[in-house]
Amino acid sequence: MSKELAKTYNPQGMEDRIYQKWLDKKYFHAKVNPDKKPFTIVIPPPNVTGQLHMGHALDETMQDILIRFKRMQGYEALWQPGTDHAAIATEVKVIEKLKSQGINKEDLTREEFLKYAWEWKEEYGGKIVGQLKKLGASADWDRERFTMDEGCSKAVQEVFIRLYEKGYIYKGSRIINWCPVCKTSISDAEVEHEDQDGFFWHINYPIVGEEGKFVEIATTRPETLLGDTAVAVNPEDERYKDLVGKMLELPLTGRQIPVIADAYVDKEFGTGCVKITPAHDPNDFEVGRRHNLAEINILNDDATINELGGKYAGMDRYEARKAMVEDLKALGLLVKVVPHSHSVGTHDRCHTTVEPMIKPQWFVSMEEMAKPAIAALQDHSLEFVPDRFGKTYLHWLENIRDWCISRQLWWGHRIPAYYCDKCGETVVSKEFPKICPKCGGTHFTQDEDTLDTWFSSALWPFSTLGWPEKTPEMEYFYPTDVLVTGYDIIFFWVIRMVFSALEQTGTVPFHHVLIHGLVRDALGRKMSKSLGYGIDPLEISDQYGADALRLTLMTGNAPGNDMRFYMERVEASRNFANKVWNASRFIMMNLEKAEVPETISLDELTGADRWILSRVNTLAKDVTENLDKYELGIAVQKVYDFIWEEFCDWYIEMVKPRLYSETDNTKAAALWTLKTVLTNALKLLHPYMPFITEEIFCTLHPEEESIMISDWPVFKEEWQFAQEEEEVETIKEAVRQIRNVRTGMSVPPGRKAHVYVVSENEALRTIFEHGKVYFATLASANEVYIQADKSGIGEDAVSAVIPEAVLYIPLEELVDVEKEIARLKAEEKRLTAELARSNGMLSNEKFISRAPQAKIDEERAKLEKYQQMMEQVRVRLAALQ
RNA sequence: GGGGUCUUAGCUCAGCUGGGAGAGCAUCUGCCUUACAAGCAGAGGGUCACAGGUUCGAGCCCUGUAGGCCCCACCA
Repeated sequence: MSKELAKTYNPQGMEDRIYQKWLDKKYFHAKVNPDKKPFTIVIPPPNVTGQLHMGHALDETMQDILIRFKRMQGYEALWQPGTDHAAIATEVKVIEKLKSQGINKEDLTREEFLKYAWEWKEEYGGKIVGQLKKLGASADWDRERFTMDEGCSKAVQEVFIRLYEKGYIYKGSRIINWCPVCKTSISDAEVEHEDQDGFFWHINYPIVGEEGKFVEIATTRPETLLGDTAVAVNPEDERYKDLVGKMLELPLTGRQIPVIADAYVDKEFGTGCVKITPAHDPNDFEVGRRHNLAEINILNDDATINELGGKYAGMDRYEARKAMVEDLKALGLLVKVVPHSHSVGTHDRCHTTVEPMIKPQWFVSMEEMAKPAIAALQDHSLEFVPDRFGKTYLHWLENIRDWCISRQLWWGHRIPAYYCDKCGETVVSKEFPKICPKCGGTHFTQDEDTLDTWFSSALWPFSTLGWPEKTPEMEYFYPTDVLVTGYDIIFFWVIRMVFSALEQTGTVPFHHVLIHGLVRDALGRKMSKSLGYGIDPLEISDQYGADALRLTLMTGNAPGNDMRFYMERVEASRNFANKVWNASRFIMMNLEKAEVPETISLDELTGADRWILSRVNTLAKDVTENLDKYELGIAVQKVYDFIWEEFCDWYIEMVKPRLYSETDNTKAAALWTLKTVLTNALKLLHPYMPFITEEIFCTLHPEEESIMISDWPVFKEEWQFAQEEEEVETIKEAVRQIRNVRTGMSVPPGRKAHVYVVSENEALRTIFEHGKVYFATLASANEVYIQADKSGIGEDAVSAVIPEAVLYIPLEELVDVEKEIARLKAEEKRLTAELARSNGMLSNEKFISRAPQAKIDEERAKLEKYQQMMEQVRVRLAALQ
């Protein structure tokens, strides 16, 4: 053995070293390789503004596990990485940074600003990538992409033009959500609804020509009164039938507005009269269009009242509200103010209350494109894991509205639309147009707006592979296999990728969507840096190792569910890493002392060897099945339990006497088994804990280059030993019983004792004969006698009954007869209950007639077992009393 | 208003297609046994929210109730 493991597990230093080796060896690089089947994942591109948080760490770990698993299985596994330009988020950050340097965006030209933005991207964009690497991400960094790089920009342009030419993209003046702080339109998906306590202001609008008569309306936003162009009532509303068609005097404005009838109005709600402000409310907008009402915009882009607001012009919307309420009160038109809780739309980025406004914007018409996306889920070419998220997806698509894609930002893909300076004709094209097809004009101005950041990320699964070019990568790696992401961006991203891919490439972009939940803090709060309770994954990684962090994120959590992250869990994971480390160290120490055969005949293995080999064989099968079903948490739990309990606590302990013996002729078999089982277990663990498994594997196998390119363990028929599994279970149960009895009698561990195993069954005696060696180390036995009857055993021996035998441990002076009787009585009670249950089931005619035969047989076997045990317990009791 | 989800040991959570309730942490007892005290051995602790139903059999399937969380939604 050329190398040795360090005395203690210390991830610091080790992980960086190993990662660098992987990079140098280009293991992460995937090539088009017709000899292999491809397996592809595209990373949800983190924002260039981003700092890695626990959510990324979870997302990244899950993808890395799947990629490493498939790579070991022999797939050409591509994990396509990259980053997102994150239009608004980045622009806001750049503006902030400039402000701190005393520079205002308003004072810059577009080109100047973009220069700063790109500088920002260069400076911070690589940061998050570096952080992903720290966690072990085996992404193909040679293929790293950026949503605004040349290729992705080309794809964006291509899609825009195609959709425009197809009539799916249009420009129109419609009501959109406006953020007065970011000063841009945002899509419906970006609006977060918050319930806020507000008021209902009841206001009287005087009826023209009817002195002293009013129409009472109720509003939550009195300032919008300035833009009212009608009051609506329900056409069926008897109360107001006569009002329809009359004119009202709009207070504070001197304007007159009509009373109209529209079915939109709910008779039961409020006063049954609704003020209609088409320019500042989506519903009113619709009503207004139906009735040809004027649309009066009363707001500036920063949500101050504009020049149409008369004396209120220049006031902030809330200031104006206050002033107007005062004025209405003074005029005696304010009827009452009623507290009212209602939902307010806010911008998800800055939480400013959005203002509905009419603006010329670009939209994607969704109706037609939603259809194939819905069909894809229904025909299972697209599946969510867990599948309940498919419902969320469907519901959104079935109620989809047109997508506002233009943003009044500079950072992003500029809309490829040009307007003729002479006639205003719109030309959408890749290049700056030369001649206006309508008037022959030669001067054009490009649209000032950029595209929603999600417009480009919607193309990510194929734009990163070279689309629209027919690249070999597109041919080979596309469509991708699985997308891993949080449930919070199904609407923003997943859905838009699906319909974009179906429209542009004719296929789903991925077959499965693996959804995970949010990582919360120990108290269940959303981790938030601004609120001071975020935990930095990198700090955890530095302190405990990326392996421990990754394991923590993958255990005790079901797909799609939120999880809590706290330090005790990380420590438990780190402890497991330490366990793996030390077990490996122990095994290698022993391997060093003796010659280990490369291969061995299975005939040379002892029962224990066969048992653990069989167990790791089954484990490989189970884990593979779980991983194939994306049950990542269940899979790793099995590996964890196997390594710690079966392998370390049982097998290694069982094998020690053979290792320490100079003469044992099964020593080579033991060493071979230790090495083989450890190797397989390490491989199964590798996707989860890549660093520690690599370090141990390479030390254990100096001839191998890396565990990450080794073969994934597959189930082998010849490694299946059902008989030995059963036998070892019997031995384990006997050992547990002896330990239990000894503890119950407070026997110090140093005190060795004889053990008598009594069974009339010869076959069983043979099993114990084989297993007797383990009683010494595992159960503090010095002599073990296997016999058919009780001869030679004194009545002062403590006993324990297991299904296969009765165990006697003579403890002479330590035996407390009272205690012993109490123990046996407890056992008798337990068995009585078991017998009742078993008898109950078997005497149930319906059970016998309807349950599967296997179940019935199983139950009969149990009954028999309990009966035998009960008999033995009673014999013991009778002897003692 | 619609939909989803949760309620399992003191805490945080697993429990895959229905077939005798699990883990980690915490608690108690005993051990520094030459891989590991970041460890070993043992123990205690649950009417699986409640009420019905389906079934030979329900933590798991169905219905309802209570409470928590989340998402969607144009009721001014």
